[in-house]
Amino acid sequence: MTSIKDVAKAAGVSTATVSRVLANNAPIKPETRDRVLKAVADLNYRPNLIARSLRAQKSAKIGLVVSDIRNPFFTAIGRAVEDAAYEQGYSVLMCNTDENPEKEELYLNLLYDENVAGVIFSPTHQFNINSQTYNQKMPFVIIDRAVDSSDVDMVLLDNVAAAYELTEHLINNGYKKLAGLFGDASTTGQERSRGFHKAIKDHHLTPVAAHFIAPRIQQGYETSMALLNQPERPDAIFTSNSMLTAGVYQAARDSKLKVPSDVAVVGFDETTWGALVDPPITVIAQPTEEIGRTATELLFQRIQEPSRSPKTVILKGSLIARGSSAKSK
Amino acid sequence: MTSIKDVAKAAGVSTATVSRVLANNAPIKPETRDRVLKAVADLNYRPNLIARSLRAQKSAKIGLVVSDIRNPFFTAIGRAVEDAAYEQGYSVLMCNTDENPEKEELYLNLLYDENVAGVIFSPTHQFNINSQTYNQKMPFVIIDRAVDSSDVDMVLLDNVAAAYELTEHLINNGYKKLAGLFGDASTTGQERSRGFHKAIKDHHLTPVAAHFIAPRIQQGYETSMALLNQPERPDAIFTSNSMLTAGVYQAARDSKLKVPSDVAVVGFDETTWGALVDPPITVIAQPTEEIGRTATELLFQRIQEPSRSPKTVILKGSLIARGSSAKSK
DNA sequence: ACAAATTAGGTAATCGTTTTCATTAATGTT
DNA sequence: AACATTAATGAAAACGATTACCTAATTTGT
Repeated sequence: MTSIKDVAKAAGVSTATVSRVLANNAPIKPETRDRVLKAVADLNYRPNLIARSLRAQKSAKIGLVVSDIRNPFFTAIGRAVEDAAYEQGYSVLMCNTDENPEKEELYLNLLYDENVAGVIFSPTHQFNINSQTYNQKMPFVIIDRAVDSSDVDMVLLDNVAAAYELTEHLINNGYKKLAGLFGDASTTGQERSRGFHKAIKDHHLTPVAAHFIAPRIQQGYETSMALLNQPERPDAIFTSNSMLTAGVYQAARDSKLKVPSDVAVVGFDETTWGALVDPPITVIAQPTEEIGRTATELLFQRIQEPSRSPKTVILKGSLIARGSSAKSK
Repeated sequence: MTSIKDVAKAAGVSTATVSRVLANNAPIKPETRDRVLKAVADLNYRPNLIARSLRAQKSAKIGLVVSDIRNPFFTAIGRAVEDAAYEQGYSVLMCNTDENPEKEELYLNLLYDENVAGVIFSPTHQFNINSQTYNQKMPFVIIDRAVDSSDVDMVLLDNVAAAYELTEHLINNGYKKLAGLFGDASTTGQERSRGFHKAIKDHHLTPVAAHFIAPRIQQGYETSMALLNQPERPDAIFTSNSMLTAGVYQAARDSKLKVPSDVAVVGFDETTWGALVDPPITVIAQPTEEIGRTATELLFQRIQEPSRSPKTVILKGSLIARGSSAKSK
C-alpha cells in the first residue's frame, strides 16, 4: 500500500512536509503544497488512520457497546448515536456483548486499544466502573442501566416512575391480579420491579407473581406459559422489556387466551410492531432518539473537557395506552 | 498507560523477551518467563492491540458493514456473524451505512486502516468491488446483494425463486390484482421484482402496480396509502422487505381495510412480530443464522487462503403461509 | 575434549504517521 | 548594513508492539 513515504518521494519533499500539507497545520509554500497534493492524487494516497491514532493517541471514533443487538431499543439507540456522531465527523463502532461479561471486557479492551475517543455503554451486572484499567484516556457514558458510581456520565430513564405509571394504568383499568416479568440482566429490571410493586402496594393489592428472568423471547414465553396455565391465572402481565413482551404474546396465543379479556399485557419500548399486533400493545415508550443523542453529546462534552463534573440525565418515558390493557369488563 | 517497556524494565529483560513470552513463540527459560509474567501481572499490563496490528499488518477483528441496523434481517445476521466469529477468537466491529455511499466509503476505509482481517458487507448500489483501494489485504464477503463481479465471495438468497413462490402463493389463493413494493437500494429488490413479474406473467395476469422505493417504513406507508385509496385498489400487495411490510400494515390499518379480505399482504423476512400481528403475515423466511455463519466461514477460509477461487453460495428461502394471504372468498 | 548444534536473550529495524527541533532562506527593523 | 524575525522545510524521535539478526552460553555428538 502507498504510504506517506511514497508520496514524499514522488513530490520530492520530506514526509514531514506531506504530513503538514495534509493536516493543514503549518505554513507551506503554495507551490510545494500543490506538488504534494498532486502526488497524493496521483498515488491515490489515504493516510493510515491506525498509524495516525497510534501516534496521536486519539481518533475520531467512538464505541457503542450494547448487550443485545436484536433488542429494538438498542438498535434505535444505535441509529441515534450514529447520526449524532456522524454530524461531528465521528464514526461509530458497534459491539454486541450478549450480556456476557467476558465479551464485555474483550470489546472494552479492543476499543481502548483502538484509541476510541470514548464509549457509550450499557453495562452488564458485573461491570465495575471504578476499574483502573480504563482511566482518563477513554471516557464513558453509561446508558439504560445505572451503575453505583457518581463519577460517570449517565443517561437513564426514570424507570421507577415509568413502571409505576404503567402498573397504575393496569389497576385503574380494573386489573387486580398482576404478575410481573423482569429482565435479570440489569438494574433496569430491578427498578421497574420497584415501581411495579410500589404501585401495587399503594393500591392495596398483592402481586400474583414476579419473576426475574433472562431478557429473551424464549424465557418470556416459557415463564408466561407456566404462569398462564396454572389455576390461579393472573389477569394482567407486566413485562420490563420488549423481548419479554413478545414472549408473553406468543404464550397467550399458544394458550388460546384472549388479550386483554383473559389476560392484559403491558410492556416497555415502542417497536415497529407494537401498534400492529393483535391487540396493539400498551407500552411505555422510551425516547430512544433523545437518549442516544444526549449520550453522544455528553460524551463529546467530556472528551473536550475531561474534568467537567459528571452529569446524570434522567428522561421520562411516555405511556401509550392501547388495546392490550383496555378496561376489563 | 503501561507499555511493554515498563514490563521489560520491571522484569529486568528486554522488550523482545517480553514479547516472546507473551506471544509464546520462542524458547524462554522458565525462570525468566516467570519473572516476566509476574511483572505483567503486577503492572496489570495488556498489549496494545493497535500497535500490534500496525506491526503485524493484521488483527483478530472482522468488520460487518450493513445498510440499516434497524432492519431485523441485518441484526439477525449480526448476531450470527458475531457468534461465529467469537468461536474463532475474532471480534466484530459493526458499522451502519444507512444506504449512504459516503458513509460506506468512510467505514470501509476505517476498517481497512484498522487492519481488520476481512469484511462482511452488504453494499449499496454505487459500490464498485473492483476498486483498487481494497486489494488483497482485506478480503470481502458480500451478503444479501449481488455485485456483478465473479471474483468475490458472496452469500445470497435465491431471490427470484423466492419471490416467484411467494407471488404464486398469492395467485393460487385467488388474488388477481397484485401490486409490488420493492426496495430501490439494492439488487435484492430488483431480483424479487423479477420473480414477482415472472410469476404473474406465467399465470397470464398483469400487475396492478410496481414501485421501487426506499426501504423504509415511512415510504412503504405512503406508497401503499396512495395505492389503497385509489379507485382500482389492488387485492394483494407484495413487499420485498420487512420495513415495507410494516408500512403497508400501518397503511391498511389507517385506511380501515381488512387484511386479507380487502387486501392481502406478503413480504420477506421472518421477524419477532410476523406471527403476532393481526393477521399474522405470510413471509419468505431467510435463513439468517445460516447466511451469517456461512459468510463468516467463507471469510475465514479466504483469510487463510487468499488465492482460493471465489465462491457464491445461494441459499433458499422458505415460505411461511399465514393469515395475511388466506384464500380469498 | 573439541566442533557443531541448540538455547536464551539482547539490539535494532520496522509498521505509518505526527511533531519537536534544527536549519536555511527570506523578510523586516533600525 | 547588521541584526532580529518569520517562513519553509528536513532530520529524527516518538507512539507500542514484533521479529530478523546477532551474540553468548550451554548442550550434544563423536
